[in-house]
Amino acid sequence: MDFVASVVSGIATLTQTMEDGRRQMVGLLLPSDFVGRPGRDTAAYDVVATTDLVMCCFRRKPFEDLILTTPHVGQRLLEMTLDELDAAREGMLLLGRKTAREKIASLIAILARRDASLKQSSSVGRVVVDLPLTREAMSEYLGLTLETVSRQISALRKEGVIEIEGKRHIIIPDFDLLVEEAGDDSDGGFLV
Amino acid sequence: MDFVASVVSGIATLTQTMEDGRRQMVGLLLPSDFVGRPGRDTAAYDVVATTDLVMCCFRRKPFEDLILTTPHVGQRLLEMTLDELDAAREGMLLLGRKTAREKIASLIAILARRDASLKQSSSVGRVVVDLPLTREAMSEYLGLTLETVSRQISALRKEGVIEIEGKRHIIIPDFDLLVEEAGDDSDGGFLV
DNA sequence: CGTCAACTTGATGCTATTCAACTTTGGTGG
DNA sequence: CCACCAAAGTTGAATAGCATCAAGTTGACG
Repeated sequence: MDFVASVVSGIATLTQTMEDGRRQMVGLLLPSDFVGRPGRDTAAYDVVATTDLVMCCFRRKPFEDLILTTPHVGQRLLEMTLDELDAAREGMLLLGRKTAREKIASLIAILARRDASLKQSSSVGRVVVDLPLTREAMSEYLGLTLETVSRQISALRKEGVIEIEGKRHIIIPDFDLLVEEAGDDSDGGFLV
Repeated sequence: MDFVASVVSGIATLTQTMEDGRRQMVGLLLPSDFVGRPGRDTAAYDVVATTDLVMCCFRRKPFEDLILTTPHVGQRLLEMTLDELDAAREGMLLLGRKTAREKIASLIAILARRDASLKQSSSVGRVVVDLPLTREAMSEYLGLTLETVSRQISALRKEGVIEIEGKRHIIIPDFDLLVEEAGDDSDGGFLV
């Protein structure tokens, strides 16, 4: 990688792959997210667009110079990196300790919140989201198989936690209920 | 938290807890690691010393000023944060896709490498490590129960991948074999 | 020598995986 | 326009792997 970039529109995923093909998503790149690693020139992850994607790219060298000469850019980048670190650690809790059902509920809640913050709408009461990921991509994010993802989505639907139109369009009648199913603190103390 | 710190000697853990008590370790703080979050004043994690611990602490406000006035300090901090991010993502792969056996092998390999890099010895062939964690702490790191940790350590011992003296002293006759059991690339392409 | 925390081991149960068949959806060309 | 096809998703049955519950064992320390 000899450039860094910022996502303008669309969605991409950051994935790590083992020798035998097992895959784990380690980051979800949504609009406003930063991609790339100043100070290192090899990329340890696969970046894959899951929708049409527009990124704003910068050559890495000039960008690194910019950081050194403009303290505020460096500081902003540090802040964003710390946010990504928080997200990764949230992911560790999800992967290590949550049940399949909680994982699905968590993912839907994350996507709904990100979507709401982009549109500057609020995520309380009745909320609507379009899943930008296939069941397989969700399974890679959640450390599950795609069958388990499908089953748990069906279970949440049958119990009225979510409603589904088509395959990807989700209606959340009561966002707090979903958050409760996710096993998170009710306040949902979120950082981004 | 109104201070940040650097670990001088000893070992601490960074842990996240769910309402019902489930715990997931999200970071292992070894000598030279940085603790704290400039720019944010609430700590989302529990920091727990697992051995006698010496840390070098700084008040947060003056430290934040230092970052702004001294670009190189900020840049170094960004680098360290990016390394932590890599470690967290490595953790996501471990938690999401590795088997219990692979998780144990991975943890022992990580500890052996960190130990070797501190002592500036190399981690090839015959390697010796003292586990600085209880079985319970290991289970919190690996997203397992302590019983599973114990069983998998016994299994690795029975198969000759490791030898054990006492409860914590581990001898690794062939480090490459251990790395293979961990499911990582054979080159062990490591970043720290 | 008794006590306690750390650890080990066994038996059983449950959750998520695996393998397999089937359904739905959106796109393509006759 | 619709028949066909591939990709995505659903559902079922059987199984594997880890969790849970329950005894034990070991070793350090007073």
